[in-house]
Amino acid sequence: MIGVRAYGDTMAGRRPTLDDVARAAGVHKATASRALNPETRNQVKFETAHRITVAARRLGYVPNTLARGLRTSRSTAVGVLVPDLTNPLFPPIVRGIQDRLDSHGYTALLVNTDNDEERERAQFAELAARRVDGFIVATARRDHPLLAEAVGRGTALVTVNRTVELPGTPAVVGDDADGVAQAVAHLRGLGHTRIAHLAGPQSVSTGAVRLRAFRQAAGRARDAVVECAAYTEQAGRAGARRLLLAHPSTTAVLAGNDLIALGALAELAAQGRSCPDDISVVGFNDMPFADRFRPPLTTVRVPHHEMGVQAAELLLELLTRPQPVARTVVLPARLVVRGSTAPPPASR
Amino acid sequence: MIGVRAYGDTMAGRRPTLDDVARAAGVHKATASRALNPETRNQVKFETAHRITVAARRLGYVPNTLARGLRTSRSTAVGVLVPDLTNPLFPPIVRGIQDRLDSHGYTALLVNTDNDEERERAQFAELAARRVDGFIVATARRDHPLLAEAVGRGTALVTVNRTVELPGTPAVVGDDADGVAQAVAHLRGLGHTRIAHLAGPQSVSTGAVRLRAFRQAAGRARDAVVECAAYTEQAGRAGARRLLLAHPSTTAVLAGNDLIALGALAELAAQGRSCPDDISVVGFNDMPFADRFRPPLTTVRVPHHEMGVQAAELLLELLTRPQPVARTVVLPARLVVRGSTAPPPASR
DNA sequence: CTGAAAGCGCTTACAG
DNA sequence: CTGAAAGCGCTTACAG
Repeated sequence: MIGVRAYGDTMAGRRPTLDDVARAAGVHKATASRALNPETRNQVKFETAHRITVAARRLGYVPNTLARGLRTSRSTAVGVLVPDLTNPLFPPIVRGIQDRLDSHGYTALLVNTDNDEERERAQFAELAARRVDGFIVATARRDHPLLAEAVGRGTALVTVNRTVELPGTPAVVGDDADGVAQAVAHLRGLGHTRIAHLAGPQSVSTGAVRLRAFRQAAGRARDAVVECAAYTEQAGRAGARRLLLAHPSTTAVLAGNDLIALGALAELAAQGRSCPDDISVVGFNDMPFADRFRPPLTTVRVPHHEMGVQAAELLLELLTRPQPVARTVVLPARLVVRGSTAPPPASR
Repeated sequence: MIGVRAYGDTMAGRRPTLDDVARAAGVHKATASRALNPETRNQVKFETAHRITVAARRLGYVPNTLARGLRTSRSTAVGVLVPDLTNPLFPPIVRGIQDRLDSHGYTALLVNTDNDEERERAQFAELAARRVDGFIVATARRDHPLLAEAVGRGTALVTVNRTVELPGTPAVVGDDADGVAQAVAHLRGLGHTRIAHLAGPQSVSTGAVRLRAFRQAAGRARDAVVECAAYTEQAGRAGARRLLLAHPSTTAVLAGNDLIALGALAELAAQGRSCPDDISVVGFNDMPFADRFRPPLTTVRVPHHEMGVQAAELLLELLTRPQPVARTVVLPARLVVRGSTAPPPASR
């Protein structure tokens, strides 16, 4: 290609290399390397190291992480797979990941899969080409061939928010079962007896776990359940329509997540039913600004930033510990009661 | 270090290299390189190329982008600086950037600065160490020494959403002035005469441009202005408090952005003033779910995803065109009228 | 404590 | 059309 400008070549000339620094300090580049690396700095005489450091600063030396990675077979980069960054659930998780990774000198390579298996494969291959040291996966389905292959190859991988059904794969999740139990107890406490669940997709662990927990909490009685095709407003609205058709006397809905709840709210409004006067709605996740919605959403809060932090932590362990122990970290969930829940119409 | 596992070393053995592929196909690795690179594939005999491709697939060969980058001095990676990914303004911009970058084989390295100058410098250095080919900057202040230095060094850099006062720095921005004009015209049309502006920080181009446009649109009459310390709910609430103290008869507020508007809404509620009955509020950006707020927010929509796309496009041009032309792309803004604006109390 | 050498996995003039 | 060689910028056993 012609006329291609890379970061390195500026009018000021090329970037200084380790060899430049070494020459400026009158030493061999091997010595300069040792002096500039905190872990080997003690291998060189204090005075020499100092001289090298000064030269490096004076020249504006910036080490080349790519070259180092090539030599050491470690990129200190981590691939992060999310369905879609614009889903408000993910930014806090990603920030948690970045914050922890940063403090260890690692960088996240963030990629959106849009719930598209082919796209996910392409993105995964791209990350592999960039030689990421491991993966943090927020796109896991319960049955996930791509992840199974990767784990089979010995790839370092942890899932976050969701799990994959592969024994020994570390994961960080919220305590969904407990969150669901709190939500159902809250509705029961308000007097609701006809509680329905707008379940998330059952191909995904969160959808399955929350549904199971709902069935358990609701008991045999009247556990109306409709599965939504996706964790989206649109799917939530469609699910709500089906639900209200099949079970018109429902007085409370536990939604698979906040977006589904938002969809349900929209459908209720369209049908002229009031929330919470006619029907109560509970969400899941406590997405940003859920308290500013109309009505303010009662929902189950999961500590998303902390989930990201813990996921990064698990992966870092996998990468640096001799005998890493695969474990699942479960973070507490807490019901946040706001304006979208109230006693059922009959009891008021 | 001991026990460190890199992506490459799995129980299945090390990853195949180009040399492995070449050997499997019975050719020299230079030939394999040419065959596998679309741009040089025509330099090798069709049959040979085919044989090499097959061998590569069979071995599960994944090219090493780091090694290639070291050789070519191009990482095909781009640094992206945002203040904070959890600010709802940024995910759509970042996705736009990623979407465009992806389709050109580039990857975004995303970094949060938290509006902290020192942190920004550290992150910037980290990106430089990873030899990004250029930067897309959403953190620009009007006076921004770090960016000035980088541009001075010849670094490829474009700003998005905001501009830096450095001649010749490409930028993608929304048409803020027009957006403000539309908002003020809307309020005027409703009968408001006492319109105030909760301005964003004046150290940032958007804050300055919107304020200037407000002054121009509002004319000399009663242009009450309070500058908020940041684009946050908290700063918006504090600003609203000061504003209502100094100008209690205000009937409409144009907020510097949606978060400031949200802060103003909170302060109004706390003071027992109703929006829009007592005071109208207009936001800026049309952040996700602004239509679900209480009240649904009248606001100026800026095409954030498209801003990201265009910013990536500009940077790509900078990186691949022989004689790139620095230009500023201005994207249209459009007022979206919802429930937070109404005629002033007197006129009803 | 420091240096000389090899090599990580590629690409690309240069020959043939 | 293909090969042999050099080199991108580092790190790290191995000598001394």
